[in-house]
Amino acid sequence: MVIKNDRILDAAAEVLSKRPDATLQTIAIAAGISRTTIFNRYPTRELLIEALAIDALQRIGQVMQCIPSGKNANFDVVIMDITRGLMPLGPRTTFLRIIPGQSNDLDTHWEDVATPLAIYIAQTQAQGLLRVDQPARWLVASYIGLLFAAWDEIVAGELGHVHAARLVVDTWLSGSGNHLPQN
Amino acid sequence: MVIKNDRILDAAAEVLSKRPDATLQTIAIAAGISRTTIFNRYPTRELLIEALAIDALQRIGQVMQCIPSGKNANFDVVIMDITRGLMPLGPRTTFLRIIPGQSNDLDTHWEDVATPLAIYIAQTQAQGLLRVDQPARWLVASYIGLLFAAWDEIVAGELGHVHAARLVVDTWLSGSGNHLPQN
DNA sequence: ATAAAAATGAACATATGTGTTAACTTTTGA
DNA sequence: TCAAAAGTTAACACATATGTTCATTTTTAT
Repeated sequence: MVIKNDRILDAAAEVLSKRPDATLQTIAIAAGISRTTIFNRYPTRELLIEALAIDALQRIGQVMQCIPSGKNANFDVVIMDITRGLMPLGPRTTFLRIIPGQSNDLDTHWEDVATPLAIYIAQTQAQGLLRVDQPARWLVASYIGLLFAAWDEIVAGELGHVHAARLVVDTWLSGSGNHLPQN
Repeated sequence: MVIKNDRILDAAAEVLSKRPDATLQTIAIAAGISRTTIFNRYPTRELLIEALAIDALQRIGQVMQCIPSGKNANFDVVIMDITRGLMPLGPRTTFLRIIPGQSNDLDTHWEDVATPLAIYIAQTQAQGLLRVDQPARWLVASYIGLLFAAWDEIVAGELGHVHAARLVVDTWLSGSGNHLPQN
């Protein structure tokens, strides 16, 4: 499925990431159009945000598609691919974390889109490739938490995508402790 | 320093965590008082939020005080103490992550309060007790990311404080990989 | 008991964002 | 070239949140 480009959504994602309470006027200016033009395509603010959310979740879903269904692939490689794929989506999805949810629909959709990853992680854990002394749900939550942290660091200009992806996967899989043999 | 109790701040923290755009009316009802009473103590919405932020940051600062200045303490124990101390502060600090920042003061203060932890982590890394192939800044960011994840899981009712603190420290130090010898 | 302090409810002004409408201009495509 | 589509400007109405004022009630402390 093709995700179409849309100056309005581009501008909305950018502006709302920084100010979830930004006015449509601000978004319009950022998009280089007039406010009424927004209303032509998105009759209400809520519909604009909904469209924006769908767009963001579609992008995430597209990345998730690189999750293999069989058990033949190397987990480390797959999780790295996913992470690399997700990394550029930070600016596009940040608003999902901070927009005041009028409906809980956004949460629901987010669960949906994260489900393939949750299943994959649980499967991998069942195979003994991930620690079994933690609930699968936490394995997922901690991964996402690190993902968010990396996105924030990228926005802060402290990390590039490639480096960030490596840090996320490294930390998630091996932690921050120094496990080298101590002399 | 003693952090005084305040029904208004209690209610504001709770309500604003779920809806950063909640009205003062909503907060007043949650506090069991009338809206005008809020204005007696906090003349503007902004001042209320500022007071709330100061309160939250003070609570975090108080937990940070258990960071030792010398190098004699066991790092694993200290980071566990900090994490356990921070865990109950989730509901009190969530709004800091999602409130639209009119001024960047909040960010600044957050940096201030996190600084002791950042210094401590950097020191520990320099001693070789934390991995040296990652920037100290990421060690801090990843810890905080996991902290946020745990807070969210607690709010979701999926974890208790004690368990959550263990998960954060375990994951941050050792990661999610299964490092047991594979048969 | 009583005076001071705090909280309440109601009314009000003000500002601002949303959404609508209509006349006008630009762009696009046949 | 010309007609349709899309975008623009300006003016509206409407709703709602903030902040103020004040008379009244309740609480607190002496």
